[in-house]
Amino acid sequence: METRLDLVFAALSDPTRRAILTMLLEDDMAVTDVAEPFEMSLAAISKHLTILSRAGLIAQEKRGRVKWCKLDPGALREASVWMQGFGQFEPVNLDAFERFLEEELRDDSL
Amino acid sequence: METRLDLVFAALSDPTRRAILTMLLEDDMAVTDVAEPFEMSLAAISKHLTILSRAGLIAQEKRGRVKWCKLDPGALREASVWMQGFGQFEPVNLDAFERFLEEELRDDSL
DNA sequence: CGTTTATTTAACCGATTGGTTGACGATTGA
DNA sequence: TCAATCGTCAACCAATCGGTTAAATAAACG
Repeated sequence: METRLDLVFAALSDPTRRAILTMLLEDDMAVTDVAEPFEMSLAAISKHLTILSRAGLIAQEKRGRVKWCKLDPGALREASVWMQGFGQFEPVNLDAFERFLEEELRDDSL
Repeated sequence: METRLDLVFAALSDPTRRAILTMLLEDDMAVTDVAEPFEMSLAAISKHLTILSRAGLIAQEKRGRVKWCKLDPGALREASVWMQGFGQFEPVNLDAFERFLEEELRDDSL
């Protein structure tokens, strides 16, 4: 069973996809415009966008023949919350912390 | 060129490796003990540990014939910082966590 | 010493990844 | 209407991934 977290971290592990997210931070963009600065085919970028979309990191909306991509930081926040468990919390109360995270994430996803 | 961030996110994208990190949050562990709860070979776990180690998420130290694994949250923090750029995520709310703990304790005592 | 324990390495496997090209459907504009 | 534009899909490819088993190395035990 592939969890949301799997998809998010896998999506983030590719530098092209991280670059796309950074671009979208400035503004929503059409697929063709997202592809422009990269030295790879439009089809490849289209695949990257699908991966970002399935991970919940972006949302895509088609208007006319143009598909607009916008950042959707919900899933990213989810991953961020998971990661902050390390570094901030020392050995104590790990089980409790995990339960706490689950509750937080459940609330966010609604 | 594979950056540190690539390695960290790729490492985190596997649920087995995230589970290992969670275990190491509680305590340092030998490779064999890390492998124990998983339904896969020791060799497979050894590979996962190598990936975590290359990503800088754990450190391994050999004492005698035993190799100890400990969490090394440096790289994780690095990735966490990268993610903060997207959306102004409040860091995990420690106060909320403490309230959660209190509630749990109250429930247990009933 | 020989044996058991701890861990890695090597060879292998099928599935997935990140890219390509070319064809395709849908929308727009002259 | 017809050509250009936007984007996806299908087929293909080499490389990597996550797992296996078996053998190899190294240290500790009796």
